[in-house]
Amino acid sequence: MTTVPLRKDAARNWERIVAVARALVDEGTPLQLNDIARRAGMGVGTVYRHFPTAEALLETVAAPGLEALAAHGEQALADEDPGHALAGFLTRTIEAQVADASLSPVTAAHTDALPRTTELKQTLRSVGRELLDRARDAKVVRADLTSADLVPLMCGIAYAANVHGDPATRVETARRYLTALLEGLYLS
Amino acid sequence: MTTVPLRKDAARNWERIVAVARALVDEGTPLQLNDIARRAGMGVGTVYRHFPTAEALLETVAAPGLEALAAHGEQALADEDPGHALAGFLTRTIEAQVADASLSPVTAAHTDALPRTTELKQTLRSVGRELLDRARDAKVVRADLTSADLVPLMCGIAYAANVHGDPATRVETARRYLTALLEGLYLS
DNA sequence: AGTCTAACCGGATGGCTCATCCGGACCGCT
DNA sequence: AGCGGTCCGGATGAGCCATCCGGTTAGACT
Repeated sequence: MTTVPLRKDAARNWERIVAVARALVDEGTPLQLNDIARRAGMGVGTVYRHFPTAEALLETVAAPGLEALAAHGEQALADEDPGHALAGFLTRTIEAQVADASLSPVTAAHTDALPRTTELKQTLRSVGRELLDRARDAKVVRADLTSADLVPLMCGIAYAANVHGDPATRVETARRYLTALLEGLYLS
Repeated sequence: MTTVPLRKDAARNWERIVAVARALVDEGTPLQLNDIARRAGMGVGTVYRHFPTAEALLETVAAPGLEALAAHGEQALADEDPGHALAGFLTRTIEAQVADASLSPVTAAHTDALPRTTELKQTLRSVGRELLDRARDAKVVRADLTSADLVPLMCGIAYAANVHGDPATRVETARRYLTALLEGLYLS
């Protein structure tokens, strides 16, 4: 993992591109490399060399969020209470995906542009599987739930909260949906 | 609601376009009007006159499924058991959305190209609200669940099942997810 | 400091998809 | 058969994406 030094001007442009992309993501605008070049005041070629595709740029924007999520996941593994640990991890995952618009497309994608993204997603899946296994062994969650269901379900919740409802109450909505999923819509 | 007679050749082309679109939807190919014209062996203008946009065509393809769903919804209203009625309606909704790829984009969309689509979606929302209200009054479902949450949650489940997992077990997966949502992931 | 090389910059450019528009053909009715 | 109105369909232009290459500049080495 030797990071190539990168020339000073190139580094400056890289930062600038990511910053512009971050702003666009925050305001919900889809990333178009040609447009980003214009906004950043540089040539199209510059943008395309740093980020061969819009996905690569999006993943770069999303990286810090994914790193934070992974870090929190590692901490959750230290939690004694299996049910609490899993719920906390899932809550954090949902909140992050809803608060940061760059995350859900990346987590939902089947293929990644950047190797680092694949690593991070792999880590998150591992943590989720570990937490779920513990919770299942402790008989806190239903037995028919496998680790393969975790990602789809989380993406589904995030999708539900993102696509509908105004952005203002979005995080609150997502939390409610997760609670509903965890506890069940039906009272038993 | 007077249907314009439509000339014979025009009607033939209309049918053909919808048939081709249906086939494309079934195999998961996104609808491109230009491409459809080629496959149907007719000019682009013909397709665009019948369907000004790809959404209009998709909604036409989805219409029968929506009609069936609405019809079933009306029946569900006759069910005595509020919990059973709601669960049945939701199950049917999910199964349809997963089995017919034309439905989820239409139900998830905020704006409709065809007035009839808006009507049908409105009907479905009304039925869902009615069923939910009854179930809530009967204390079978959690009180913090409003009718506005129904569509997002259903879309989320369908999304989760559609985006991930192979198409073969898709319906089964969707059913599992719905059950999980209804009963809750956590055992209480 | 001077020079050299490799990397970087950036706009001109071609391919591609989308949607429109209008001249010509065709249908249905008298 | 003739005619009005509708329909057909390809040619066409606009917009977006991604590439490529001549000119420039940063950094290493002497």
